[in-house]
Amino acid sequence: VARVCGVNVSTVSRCLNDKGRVNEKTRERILSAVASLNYRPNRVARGLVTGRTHTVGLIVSDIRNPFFAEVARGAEDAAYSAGFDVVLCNSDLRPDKQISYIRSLAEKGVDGIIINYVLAMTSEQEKLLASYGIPIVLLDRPKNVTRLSSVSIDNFQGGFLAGSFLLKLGHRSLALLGGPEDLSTHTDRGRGFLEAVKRASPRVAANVFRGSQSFSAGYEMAWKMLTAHPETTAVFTSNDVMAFGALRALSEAGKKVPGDVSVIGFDNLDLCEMIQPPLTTIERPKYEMGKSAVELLLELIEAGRSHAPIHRVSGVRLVERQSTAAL
Amino acid sequence: VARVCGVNVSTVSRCLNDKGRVNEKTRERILSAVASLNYRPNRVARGLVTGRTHTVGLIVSDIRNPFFAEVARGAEDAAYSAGFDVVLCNSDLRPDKQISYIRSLAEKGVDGIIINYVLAMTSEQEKLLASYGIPIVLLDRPKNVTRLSSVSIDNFQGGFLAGSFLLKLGHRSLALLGGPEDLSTHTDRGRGFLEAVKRASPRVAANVFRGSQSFSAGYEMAWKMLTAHPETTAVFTSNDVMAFGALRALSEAGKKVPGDVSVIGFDNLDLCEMIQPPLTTIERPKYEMGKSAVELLLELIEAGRSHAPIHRVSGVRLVERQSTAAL
DNA sequence: CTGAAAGCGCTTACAG
DNA sequence: CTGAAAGCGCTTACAG
Repeated sequence: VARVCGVNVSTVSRCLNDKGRVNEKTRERILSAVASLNYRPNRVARGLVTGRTHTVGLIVSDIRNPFFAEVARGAEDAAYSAGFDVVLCNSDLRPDKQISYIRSLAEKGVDGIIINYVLAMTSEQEKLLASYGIPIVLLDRPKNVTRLSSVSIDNFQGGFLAGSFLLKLGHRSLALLGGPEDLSTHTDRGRGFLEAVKRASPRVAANVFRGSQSFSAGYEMAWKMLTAHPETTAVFTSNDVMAFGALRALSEAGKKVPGDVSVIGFDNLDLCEMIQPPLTTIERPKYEMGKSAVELLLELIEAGRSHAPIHRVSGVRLVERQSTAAL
Repeated sequence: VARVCGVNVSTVSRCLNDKGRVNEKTRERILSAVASLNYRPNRVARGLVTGRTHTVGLIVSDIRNPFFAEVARGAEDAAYSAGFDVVLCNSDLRPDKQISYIRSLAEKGVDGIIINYVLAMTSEQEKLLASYGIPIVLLDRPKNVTRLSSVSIDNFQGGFLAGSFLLKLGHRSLALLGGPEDLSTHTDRGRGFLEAVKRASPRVAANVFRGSQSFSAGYEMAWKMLTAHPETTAVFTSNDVMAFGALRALSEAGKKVPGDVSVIGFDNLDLCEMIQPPLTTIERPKYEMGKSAVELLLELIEAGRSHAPIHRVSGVRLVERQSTAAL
């Protein structure tokens, strides 16, 4: 390689990595040779000896979910500034794909992994993850996690905020359109909402519906609600996309939003501002979560092997738009 | 490592990679040792000797753009089935970040790169890209590209389809809300639209507005159009997000869609179905483009160094929803 | 300040 | 069918 400029490879290495003293003149000679030869260091060889690849894995359920796109951008930006690359994996939350990705990432020597794991985790599963001996941070802290670090938000608090807000507006006939039972993110939001209702007054009713976390699930649950409880004046959906579905159903049913019924979602996706009416929602800091996840991961990597797990939880806040109104 | 089972590392290597004959018994011995020792091959060492990392880079402008999220998913799925990883990079279309990413990816030995490069490319820039000696496929074929492969769609045809459709509905006062002048994807769509208008009849007017490719640009251009040409009954925006902005402006102006004015977008994002009214648009196969981009890239990698560039262009089609109506 | 040597964990001809 | 050796392109003590 650049030894063609008269010195030993080790000197070149030291020069390029700023390790140890290097004579000014030989340094200049090396640098100019590097430039003229258009030399590109081989990072994989470097990785082999240093044991660091400056790469992290990001395993999400589906990047097409706008929430994860935001997270991914935050993560990638943070990684970029630290000189790290991020390899993107879509697991669809399927355990087999998750394992397969983790295994593959570990074999490729990534320095750490961020994974969106929301199902309750058995200590067995947790042990498996830990056994790879590579730093891991979880996005959204699942139930029962003790030895893995995580970056999450207070879902309960978010649901509570939504419920309190609707109550303050005077609503007394509420509905919760919730996500799947096994996703703690969704159930926590629902619990927070119901807790707000419970604390309010015994005369307040909140009917609960459950479904998947999609647009069509929101649409279908809204129709069920309309037929079972036509008196409902306010609904909370446990994510924005479900709220969009509910908005569609309400519009088809001839209900005005927010005139007849108020709707509040969760996530604060960009689309909330694009839709008609703009959606009131609970904001969770998506970009920051991604950023904070890689920052935490980098700290863990820096700290080396065994480090006590760290749990960071970001705040949520209500963003009021035009889909909600006083009764 | 697994030499603790009595044989030489080279035998283990051959066994695990199915190269050359291996005795049935020693194979079994090795396999069981691998299992019990929970051995994980080190891919970076492997990469160092084989020169293949089974990794591709994907450089997009911004993963938060739902179009690229779809593309990324298609790309990642295709990569996953082929045993490749994809590292995600967000360039914001900034030349410096693009170069920096390409350089970094090249140093890390990725086997190929997919890059979303839509600005017109000078032969100098093209030479620079080619100089990295690593297979590259472009997303959206820029002007003047000759030696780099690409995966794109017929933007002109898409615009033409949109224009023809509005004309067939009887509209005679049209408007084009176009994107930036320097993005060939947008200008081609505009040219196709105007060509359809030109061929129709001399009595048809189409007013042209230009802006960036965002929601707010669509919103602002729509307002300009409303004041300058209130007689307009049909508008084509060169992407969906701009159409969403236009929809908002029209709604604020008290115009009914599609009663007073028809709107047609471009991309067919998922959100088109969520918005009110659901948006008529030109579909481009996003997921398939991502998939096809990595497939093409893998072919290029397989073929080795110098391979004649290949250009694949996917078809577009009109998806009619409720934002358009006959005059 | 700089060389020479060993080694990172694999694969791959080359002999047996 | 299997070993022994060399080498992938770097970094890192270890001597000078």
